[in-house]
Amino acid sequence: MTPPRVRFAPSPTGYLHVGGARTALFNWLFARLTGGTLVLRIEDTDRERSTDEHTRVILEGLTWLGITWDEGPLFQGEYAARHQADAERLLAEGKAYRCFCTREELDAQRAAAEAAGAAFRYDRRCLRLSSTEIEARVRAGTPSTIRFLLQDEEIAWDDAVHGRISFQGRDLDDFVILRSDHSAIYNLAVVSDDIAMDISHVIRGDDHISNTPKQIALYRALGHPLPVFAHVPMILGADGKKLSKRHGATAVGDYQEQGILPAAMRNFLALMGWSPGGDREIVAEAEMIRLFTLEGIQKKAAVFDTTKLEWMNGQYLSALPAGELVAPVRRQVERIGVDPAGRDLAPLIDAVKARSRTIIHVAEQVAVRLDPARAPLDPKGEALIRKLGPAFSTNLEAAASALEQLPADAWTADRIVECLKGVAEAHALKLGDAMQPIRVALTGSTVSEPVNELLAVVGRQRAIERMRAVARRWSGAPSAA
RNA sequence: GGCGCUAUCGUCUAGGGGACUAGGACGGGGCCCUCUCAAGGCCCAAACACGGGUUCGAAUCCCGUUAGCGCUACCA
Repeated sequence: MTPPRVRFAPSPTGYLHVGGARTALFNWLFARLTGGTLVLRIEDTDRERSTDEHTRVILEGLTWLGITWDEGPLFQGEYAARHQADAERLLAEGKAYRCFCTREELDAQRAAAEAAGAAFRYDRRCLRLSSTEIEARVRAGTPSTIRFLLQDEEIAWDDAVHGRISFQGRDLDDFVILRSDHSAIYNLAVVSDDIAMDISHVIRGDDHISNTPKQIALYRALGHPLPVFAHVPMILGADGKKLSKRHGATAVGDYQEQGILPAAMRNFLALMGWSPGGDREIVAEAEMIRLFTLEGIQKKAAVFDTTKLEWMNGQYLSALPAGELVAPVRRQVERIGVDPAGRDLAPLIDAVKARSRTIIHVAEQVAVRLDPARAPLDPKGEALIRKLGPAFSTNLEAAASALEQLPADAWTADRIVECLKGVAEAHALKLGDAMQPIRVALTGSTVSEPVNELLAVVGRQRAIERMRAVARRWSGAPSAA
């Protein structure tokens, strides 16, 4: 058995959509599982809307996700001559015919059919033209398209995910395959390319199911055996509608920007419409490839749930060694406007990553630990200051004085917690009343990693100075009571 | 309207005639842990769209209904 050849064929008319990315992922998984070849083909035949910028972003998105292709990128626009030749061959063999109807005439026919409550189907008026008439019009330079002559027969296939799907030729239209400017229409271009590129498995979104009978008719007319078709379900927004801009972030790049890890995104996408079986959730790349089957793909559309994506990202974040996060976190920290100078960010990342769901979130916390003065006081922090009243400052001052007794070489989480417990005991304070003011002083919030770790990571001098400054700031503050 | 696809907790899903008192995960609620918040552990609430068949037995097979979605271009 020769290894399969699959393709991912985005059109560069927009960014890499999560649905497209998922389709690419399934093609990739299948190719890697079977030792097959993944061809990347950019379908740029819509000159109006295709841009190089979109192509670049799509390639970048795939690369970011770790989806590698074996051939390409190939550009469909470069095969215009073959498309045209295929259309003309069909025309010569009587499997297609010239149509001189203008857009306006067609629109009028469509409107009339709709008014009559009937389904519009092209009435083949141009099929009845005599050959002399056709020649005359062609000679006169009258623009024409080429329409495929659809046979009234059953068109069915065994879809790898849906099972048998069947259409009747009479329900389909004699569709245009070549425009009047001699460029190919999607269905022809796809079939012509898939044949030329020897594609064995067509794995694509199930919004293409209704194109498939037309394409099968083309395969038959061109005398080529059919590939295996696998139509994967769509990805919907939270409202059950096709995912679109108004649902917020739909481009892969959006998630990259929001601080989602590529491995998490890939894992999450794989689980949209496919299941490795059993209770698996976090699935490593190798495992994913090993377990992948087309039959394991769901028939039902899936709703894109960013909450679960973030949870999954948190899982990957916790599991990833801090060292691997240093570079992306540093970039974000700088973007926030904090200079990490010569600091090793790894320990700071380690302190906060278990509590984070995105890289952005990690970076925000790291930035505050680098420069506590920049932490805004949040409502919880304010509430604590009010609740403790004057004790907020006195407890903070007491802790600062005790911590100051710790020599620089003893500034470790273990020694710090020991010291702080001593402070609480000496002043008869609840541990929380000793700890929380420190947390608020250094982060502006009552939420963070354990206070001793926080202090260790902020650094002795910086921490003590900040604690003193905050203590002074609130020393005269009246309590809410 | 026509054609097609689909239907298990709010969401992602397991299941493929008896193992189902329908399992897991996210999210929600509670408890434990604890200096806070996460993480982690334990527990709770939460679904087979509806109606007919087939069968000793149906979430699972068949038919219908309903609903949702897709396509219905000289877009892809």
